[in-house]
Amino acid sequence: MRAALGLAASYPATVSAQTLADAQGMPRKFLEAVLADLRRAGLVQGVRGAEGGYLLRQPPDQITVGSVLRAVDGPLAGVRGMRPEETAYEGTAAHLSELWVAVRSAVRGVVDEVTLAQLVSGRLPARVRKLTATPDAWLPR
Amino acid sequence: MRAALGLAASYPATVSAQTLADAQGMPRKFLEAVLADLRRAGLVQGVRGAEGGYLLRQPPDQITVGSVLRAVDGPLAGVRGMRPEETAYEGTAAHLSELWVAVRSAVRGVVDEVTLAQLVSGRLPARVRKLTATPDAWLPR
DNA sequence: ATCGTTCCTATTGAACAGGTAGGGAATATC
DNA sequence: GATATTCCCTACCTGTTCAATAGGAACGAT
Repeated sequence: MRAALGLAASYPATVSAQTLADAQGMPRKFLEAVLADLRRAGLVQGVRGAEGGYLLRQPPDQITVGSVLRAVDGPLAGVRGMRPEETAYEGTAAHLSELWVAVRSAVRGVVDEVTLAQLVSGRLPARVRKLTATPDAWLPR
Repeated sequence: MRAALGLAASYPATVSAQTLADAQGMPRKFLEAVLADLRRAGLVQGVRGAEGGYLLRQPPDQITVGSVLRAVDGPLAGVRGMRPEETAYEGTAAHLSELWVAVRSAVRGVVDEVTLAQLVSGRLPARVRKLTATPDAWLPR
């Protein structure tokens, strides 16, 4: 996410991995591995050579947080290695799949509605800001 | 979750680990490890001896899915080993913490609202059922 | 030709998930 | 009191993932 946000802030200019790494205080080589994931997912384009770097392939207001997370972490919600709708349970646990689907749906409601542009500017959608509004949301539990 | 649901369905009778394991098709020893977590969290009570077993310490309609998940998996939403509100980011990534808190809040909205009793009966709260209602919710993405 | 880049492959170390194994401690029933 | 049942404790194993490290080949602007 930090890599994607760095690129979003400079869009459409290219940014080198080194610059990005320095800005976020992380190893360049580690960042390169993440950027490779983003590139393979088609979110980012690499430009080789001096004055090269990386840039987003779409404007920051058209890339969702969800697509970034899926690019690097795979499917959002996994249950014992399976996707929620692939799970099946016996007897008293029969309705568990519905629960997992509901959880995934709730997560999607956040990450698929927030764009990189919104996150850089801090202007999150009203529905999302509502989730962070109650003081309870910031407390452990 | 399967262990908790098995106990909820038989509440307030005790159920042996072996019975529970057979019903859900999982190794008894593995199940015992899970039940130990639930016991240490105060959700479950063990009764030793012949005719012993495990039982919930509260009625199934007073135990939430969230408390079960936290008992065995620890905090619901972790970001690089930290809780969402403990994260801090530099520069363009500054607003990331709000995103993580929103995600956790969305998850809590499901797991802290659903009880074991509801899950056994399949009667999930309206707000939760709404999340599973759209056909999209059951599709990968 | 040279320098700054991306890009590829391989490796490490620590932590975790899921599962295995043996045996001690408690208790109901006979 | 013996016995069977069951919880409970400690330790171990194996594979996978996460985060990071390392070296160097391919590429492109100057």
